[in-house]
Amino acid sequence: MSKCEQCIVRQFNSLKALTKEELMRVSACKTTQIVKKGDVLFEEGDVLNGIYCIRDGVCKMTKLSENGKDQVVKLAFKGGMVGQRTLVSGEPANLTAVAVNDMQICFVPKTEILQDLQKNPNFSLDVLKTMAADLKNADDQLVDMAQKNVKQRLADTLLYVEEKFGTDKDGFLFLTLSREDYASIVGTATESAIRILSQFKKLGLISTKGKQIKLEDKLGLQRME
Amino acid sequence: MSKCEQCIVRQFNSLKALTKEELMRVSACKTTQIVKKGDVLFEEGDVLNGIYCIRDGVCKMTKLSENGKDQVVKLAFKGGMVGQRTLVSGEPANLTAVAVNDMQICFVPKTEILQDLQKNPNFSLDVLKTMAADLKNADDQLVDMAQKNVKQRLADTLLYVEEKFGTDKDGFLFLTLSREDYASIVGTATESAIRILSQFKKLGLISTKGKQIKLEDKLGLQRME
DNA sequence: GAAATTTTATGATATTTGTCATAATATGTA
DNA sequence: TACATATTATGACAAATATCATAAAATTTC
Repeated sequence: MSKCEQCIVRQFNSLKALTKEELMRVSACKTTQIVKKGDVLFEEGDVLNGIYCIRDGVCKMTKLSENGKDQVVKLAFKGGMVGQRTLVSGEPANLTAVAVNDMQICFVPKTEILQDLQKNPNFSLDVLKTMAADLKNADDQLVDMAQKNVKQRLADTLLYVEEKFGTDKDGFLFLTLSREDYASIVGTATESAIRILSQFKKLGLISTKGKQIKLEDKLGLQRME
Repeated sequence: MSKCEQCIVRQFNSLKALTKEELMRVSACKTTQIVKKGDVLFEEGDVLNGIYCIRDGVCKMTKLSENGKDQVVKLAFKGGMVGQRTLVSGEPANLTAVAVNDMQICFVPKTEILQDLQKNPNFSLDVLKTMAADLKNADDQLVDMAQKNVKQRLADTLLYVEEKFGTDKDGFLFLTLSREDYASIVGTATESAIRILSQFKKLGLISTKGKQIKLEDKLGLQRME
């Protein structure tokens, strides 16, 4: 099994703040798993016994609303840590994590991490910073959700997906999401998301091939905002 | 000037995790100020040199959206700390803080708090917990904003205001917010907020006297959700 | 206390978005 | 390959919400 000390992924998250010894202990007790597209890492209400470090792949963090629809709150990907908030609060998970494509993740038991959190101020400060960034993000998202219309939010999402996950050789968004996923990120009905994407296509802002999407006019999309 | 060691307010926030000595140092360098209704504590983009501990009163934390409207992200009140996220991230403030009624606040310089954050793991863990709770809150809010309609969100807000701030002797909400404030919390046009409040009144869910609001049928309001 | 200003209220109308229905296309599976 | 299933697409219509206009009431200011 691969070792955390040699894993580049940790440079992108708080684990980089651990000392070599701490890291070796983490490495010794971690388990690596493969998660297939569509698989559930954990569900809202689950008690997590540790945190996940994403080595590869993408998962959506969703919450079931009272009207029965899932809302995507965040996409977590390579380098990201999932379950951090829950670990700190000690509560059951507030969100459900579902793999959007095949993933490789490492699971680190709670006890191990909590120990480091207590003993290594650099580590806890880094976690604090991550959480602060998440919080800023969530606030910004809230404002967008409240003040922008669906068209603007969808344009934002497309730009975000290209920025974060890039494109394949043909220029299509590397991360392929279903229209339903887009709707669930944007917070709208699936039909509305589909309709607006069709509109974008007619306006030459994007082109599509099946569920694949290519951004053709990023400035135009930005101007939607 | 009053002393932190004797201040009950700190029981409600992370300062409770400080040792007696730390608290005395904080107490020695803090300043207390009176902020009048409508006054601005700080604005989006300001560099904060410390954090505020609210001894009394309420402030709204808002963010200007691109369409020029303010969105209230959070209400901070007695016992709350404001500026925590910014302190940790080291960035300029992401939100504007405006007093909703007369406030009494204590300002603690950045250097002092950062020191304690480094040295006292109990304190930093407590801050971490607060931030985790804020994050959960923000996520939940996001889902509500995306999935509930304006009527439901307004009903939620009314119930929240009564729950958090209580009522006066006549049963009116103790915290008086303008219709514009309500709109800006709910994320809708002021006219829409006013219209729905009128509707609630006709349905006997609330009664009003000027800008004062009394909840008459909390179950009915909950059923909106 | 009266005038000026702000806030609340309501109507009319346009725009946005959701819902239901149905078809076309794509994708997975035996 | 062909069938079954899921996803995407689009129309028709209903509901929710925004916008603009104007009036009434409340609050502030002089």
